Amino acid sequence: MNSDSPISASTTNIGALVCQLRNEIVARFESELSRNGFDVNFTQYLALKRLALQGPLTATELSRSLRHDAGALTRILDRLQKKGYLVREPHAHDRRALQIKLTEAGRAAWSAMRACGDTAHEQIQVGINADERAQFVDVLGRILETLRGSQFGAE
Amino acid sequence: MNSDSPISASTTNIGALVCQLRNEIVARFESELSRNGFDVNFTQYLALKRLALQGPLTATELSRSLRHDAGALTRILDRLQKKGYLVREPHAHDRRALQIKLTEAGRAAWSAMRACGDTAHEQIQVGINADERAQFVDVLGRILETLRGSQFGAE
DNA sequence: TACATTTATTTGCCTTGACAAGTAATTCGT
DNA sequence: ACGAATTACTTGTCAAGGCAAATAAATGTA
Repeated sequence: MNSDSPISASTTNIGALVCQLRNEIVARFESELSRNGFDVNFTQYLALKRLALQGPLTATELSRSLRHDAGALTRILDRLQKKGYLVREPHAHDRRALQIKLTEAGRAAWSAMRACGDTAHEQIQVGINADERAQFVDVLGRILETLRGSQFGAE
Repeated sequence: MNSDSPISASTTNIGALVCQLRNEIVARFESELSRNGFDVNFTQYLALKRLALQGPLTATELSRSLRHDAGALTRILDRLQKKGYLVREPHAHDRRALQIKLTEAGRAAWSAMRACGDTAHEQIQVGINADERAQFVDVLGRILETLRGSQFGAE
């Protein structure tokens, strides 16, 4: 059950590698954030980033954009709101929905976190050059597309 | 701090992409496994795989090999043992340690799961060719190495 | 308009993994 | 040989995400 199958899942398991890479990357971001005094995890960082870059969003828009469970997102917003980074405002045209907006404090925090994120992002790419990075991201994106049978959100 | 830096975290966040890819891959493996009647998650699948390919191991060896928390591994082994896939035997030379061995049932289950895994693994690579795959895995591995400052385990 | 269906958000429950503490056994240093 | 330090495994606790149910409001339909 082993000798003659050259390329099988047992050769190089992309799944396992990607899981490990994900853990390392998240750890790197979070250590960089915490090293700079921010008590936010990677997901919260991504949420702040989206809000900073894409302006006020509803919870559903944010949840879809991050591809993150809506229920889980509620609690993330709770945390960030308690820190004073954002507010939930009623939506102008839909009383079910919320407008989630960064506060001034949130915007200020984000611009500091952004530096952390950029640092972490650079650390990740230390060992590869620009071409490799581009190729990597390209293939990664295409695998994602394939697995979804569709595109993957902006950015 | 923005206009002329072509590569910033806001351009293409590798971290977010890798997280999403990981989620999709795990989902694909697990759906393939469950579609074939196996009630095991991706981590359990990986544990069985290691045991199948690398023979009896101690819990610590397995935990290090999978880079998975030892405490969490205990419960994974509980599950797999309850299913009858493996047994914990006392270690011949170290009374603290265990020899974790697949049972016949475990070996049989693995050989069926292996097919699921290979299917999932192929689905992942539908959109890319062999060169791209090799490059991807290579870069992925090097990023991992960099982030660890060391190598990553066998396989 | 009245009712069924969809959508937005929240909450509860469950599983998983990370981390820390606890127990038992081995190894190291003297 | 003996105590200290390390190692192997287990257990408890906690944070996080996935999923389902609940609520409220909007939309579609008769």
